[in-house]
Amino acid sequence: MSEEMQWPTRAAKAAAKRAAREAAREAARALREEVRRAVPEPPWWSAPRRGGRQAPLTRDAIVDAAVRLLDRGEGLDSLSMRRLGEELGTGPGSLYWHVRNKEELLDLVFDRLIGEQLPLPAPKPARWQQQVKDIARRALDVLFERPYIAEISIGRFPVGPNALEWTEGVLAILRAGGVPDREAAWGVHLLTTYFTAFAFETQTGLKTPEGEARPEEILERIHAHFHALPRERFPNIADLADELTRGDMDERFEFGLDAILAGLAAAASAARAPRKRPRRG
Amino acid sequence: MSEEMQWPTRAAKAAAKRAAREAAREAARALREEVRRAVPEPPWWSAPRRGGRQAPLTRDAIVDAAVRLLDRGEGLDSLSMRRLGEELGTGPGSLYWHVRNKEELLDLVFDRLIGEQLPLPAPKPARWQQQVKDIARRALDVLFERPYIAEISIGRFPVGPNALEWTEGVLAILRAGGVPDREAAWGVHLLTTYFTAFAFETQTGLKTPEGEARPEEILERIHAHFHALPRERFPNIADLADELTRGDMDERFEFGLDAILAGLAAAASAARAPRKRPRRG
DNA sequence: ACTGTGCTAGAACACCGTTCGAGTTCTGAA
DNA sequence: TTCAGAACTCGAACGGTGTTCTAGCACAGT
Repeated sequence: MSEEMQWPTRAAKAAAKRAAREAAREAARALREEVRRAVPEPPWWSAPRRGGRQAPLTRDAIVDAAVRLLDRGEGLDSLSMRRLGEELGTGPGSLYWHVRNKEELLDLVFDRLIGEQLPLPAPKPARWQQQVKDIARRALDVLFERPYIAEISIGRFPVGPNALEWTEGVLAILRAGGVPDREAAWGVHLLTTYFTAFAFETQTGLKTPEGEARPEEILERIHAHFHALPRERFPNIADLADELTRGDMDERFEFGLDAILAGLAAAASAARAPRKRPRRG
Repeated sequence: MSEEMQWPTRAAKAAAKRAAREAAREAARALREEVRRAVPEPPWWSAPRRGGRQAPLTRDAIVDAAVRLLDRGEGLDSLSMRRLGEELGTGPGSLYWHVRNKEELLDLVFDRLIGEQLPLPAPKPARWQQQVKDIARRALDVLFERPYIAEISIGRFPVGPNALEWTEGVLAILRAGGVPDREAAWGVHLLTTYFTAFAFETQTGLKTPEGEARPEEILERIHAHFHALPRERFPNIADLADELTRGDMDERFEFGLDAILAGLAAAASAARAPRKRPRRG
């Protein structure tokens, strides 16, 4: 019970301790280095064990390397513990001292990227809807830029410190705009689900049985398939083949975003003027 | 170019051919069986090669077994080519004659389940909104019953025959209700994305670093974590901890569903009475 | 009776996440 | 300064994954 509640403070304390320790170690290493330069070792002595690695293994360094790996490669599959170990000049097993799991590593990567990429404006009640839209658009930009984030995010309740800060900020904006509590809470979830799923479905994860292909190619193929469908059986799909597979992503995104915001705004105004059950009128 | 456009007809032809072939083989087998029963073989002869398997390996039989496996186990991980082979009394390699890929297998499973589980009503223009809601609720029911479907569906453009029929039906309902073309096309996508992502996020895929856990447990833990947060830094999350983690799923689902439908309805009425640019007024 | 096609079995390949034990290095107290 | 214990690294190994390949069997058509 108290175990899992401790982890942020535990992590903070551990981080402080680790930082101090590392500074001391760095000083010691500098001294040793100097000595070694002054008095050469016999050449048959083995080279220092950690030949290739510059930075020592740290939680942060591991997350750094993971992000580097993901940015370089394509898709979440680019990140494996083995490759990550290689990137850091060590084996996969060594990582498990600093990170419980691959799952936990992904948690950390996710939170790191939220913190770096998703700053939040202070709530300005008058234009809260515009603010929310801006936030969602910004999020979608990030998700299109780094599609793997959608893959990490999609089944993950955001509980890291940066994610919490972000959630807190969005909640503040919604409530400042007059959205009642329940709807504000649901709204945050709805928004994040929306832009994550949107990015995932249109960009990240378009699976197809025939190997690698860019999303546009897949959609183009589907478009051709829709066009070739027998019109008497699939009149609507045939008619709307273009709209189904080709529509401008920004417009499409905006369509759903508007709907969500309209829903939130309706809840806000219903709360402001609660006359006679506005529902099921 | 013509390669990939052929696949539906190719599949259809292949299916017909295979069916005919199989019928013939079945007849032959029956005859052989009869002969064998009449004239007993010497007991030292080896048993027929395919000892354990009753049904011959077929695309359909494979999909059957895959669904069986997924229903029995929990999560998409329950389905591996090895286990599937075992279920069918053979090795994993044999499956690849009938199925190009695991990806393709999942395509087939997905489409099979759509066909079985998602019948569609004929469009009744007067109550199109109600119809759409019913469809979405039905879909969510199915997704909650078989959570792995969400996992399969989430990055997959539905192009199988049953999926097409479903899409066609929903499009028909929307257009019959007066929703203009673009919005109808986007609406189908929006709806499927919504209920799939909703099911996935609340039921299927809640990942957590600490091993297996039911969704409710995870949410309960998060709830405790939110309650323990410093109130001066996270006032909104602390206030809304309940709403963020505990809300009744049906109500929550309805909230987003209403928003989507309101958006579609707005598009429909705007198209019906197109006075003076209803947007950005 | 023979040949070629359809299909299967099973080993093998190259990965994957994770665990474990032995070994090293470092820290802090005696 | 010494020394026990903690912190950390390393490498091999385990049991799993999707997929490919080759040899071979069973059967249909000639």
